Amino acid sequence: MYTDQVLYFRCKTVTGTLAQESILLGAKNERIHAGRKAVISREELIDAARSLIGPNRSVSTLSLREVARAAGIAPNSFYRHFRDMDELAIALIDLAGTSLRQIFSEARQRATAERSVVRTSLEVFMEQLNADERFLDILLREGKVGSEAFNLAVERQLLFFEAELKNDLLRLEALNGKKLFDAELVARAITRLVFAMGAVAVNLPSAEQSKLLEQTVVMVHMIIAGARSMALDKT
Amino acid sequence: MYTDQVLYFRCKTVTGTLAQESILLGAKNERIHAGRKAVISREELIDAARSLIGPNRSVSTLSLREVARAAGIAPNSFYRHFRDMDELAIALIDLAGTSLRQIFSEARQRATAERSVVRTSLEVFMEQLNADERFLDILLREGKVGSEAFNLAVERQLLFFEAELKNDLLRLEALNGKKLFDAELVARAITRLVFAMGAVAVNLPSAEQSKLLEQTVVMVHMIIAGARSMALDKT
DNA sequence: TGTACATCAGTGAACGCGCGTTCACTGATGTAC
DNA sequence: TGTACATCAGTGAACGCGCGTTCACTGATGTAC
Repeated sequence: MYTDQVLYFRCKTVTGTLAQESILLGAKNERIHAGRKAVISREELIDAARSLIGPNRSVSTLSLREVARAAGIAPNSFYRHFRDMDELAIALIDLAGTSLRQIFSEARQRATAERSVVRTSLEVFMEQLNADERFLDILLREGKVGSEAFNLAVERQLLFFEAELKNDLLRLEALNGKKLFDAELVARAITRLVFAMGAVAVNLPSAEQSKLLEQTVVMVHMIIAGARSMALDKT
Repeated sequence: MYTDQVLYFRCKTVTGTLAQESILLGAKNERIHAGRKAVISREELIDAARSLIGPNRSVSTLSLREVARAAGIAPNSFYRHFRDMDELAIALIDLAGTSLRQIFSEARQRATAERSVVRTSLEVFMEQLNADERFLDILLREGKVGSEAFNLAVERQLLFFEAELKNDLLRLEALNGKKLFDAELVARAITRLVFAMGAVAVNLPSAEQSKLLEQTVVMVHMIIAGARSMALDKT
């Protein structure tokens, strides 16, 4: 009895660990199929999971059976597409991060003056809070919960955000003929702060969200102003 | 059955030694008891829950049965003390917030110069990340998960932090003869940013934590420097 | 072209598990007299 | 003081549930010839 239990949990842990190492959507779908084609795809399962995420549901609270139910397949069919829920969750986190970065990148491309960049980006951010795609929700919610693999997946996406923001900051400051003290740190502070404020805003009514948006705009300007003045002090 | 017995006795002795003074006094214990006295207290149950929280366990992932097991009581005895796990979790969050604010308040009292206040506070913060009490872990982890009531409880504690930090900022800036643009917003930005950075640090090795500590110190100085320069611009 | 075969996505039934919750109970403690 | 009684924290057994996972299977699709 006891041994059975140990074995059971051991197996679970092993598959969990393997899931950490698995990377993305690709592998399975790129494989050549000799036999029957899938009538449901990994993407459809991911969509099913997304449809279940809501104000009080994070990816890590979803059960395999729930997702299968939402996708209209038998629970055991799930295993044809993902090793376990962790693997799906990580694929979903990566998808969310990739999609969001593209959205922000486009937003920043449209704006050129520094002030409008901050504001435009943050407006896009707040828009995404309420978007049907729920990509931002996913990143905000999974950051602190679930397996270590989840946290790593979210952290990786945030690092991408930081890197892209840093590049844009350098570009814009060069454009304005100003200097920042430490663009990397500035990008990091802004990213983390905006996500933290976003996490607060996510469940609030629209009016409160606007207030938080205004606060966040000022905060970001504070950080940039501070980095500029610290750059001057150094010179 | 045999295993259960062993677990029972082991946990009982463990919680016996773990038993410590708790700040939080539940309404239930203040009630006048006409009959038998409790042989286990709300505080012991909270302690049991705390002992279960670890790198990969947040309060909201604990089951009622787990906590009862750790406390050495039968699952149904749990109901003599709390309506459900949510009630325990919220008591725990409040306890964590209250304890932490006291710790920070003491740390800030000790320091007077502004620079050392930032550094001292953040060092205390990082210390708490690794403290056995796990108070900070609790606040960092429960912020984005679990019921709406959880989020509200954490949010309430963060608002307390902001308010106290704002007071200290005003006090210190008066001392230094400087002005901040918007002390409330500064306090908020610092609080949220520090907690966000803390959430990143919480599972990292000590060397990485030190690096994050240094980054955070600079970030906080950036915000303060920015708020000062924006105050000057306004004048 | 038709036929035999291989592939494998999806299935239904079953499993053992830990869970929250309920019930009627026990018996130690405190109280009234 | 002793005795009868009330209170109620803690209990053991039981419940129904949803869960992850397994198994042997079915049958549609694609392929070889």
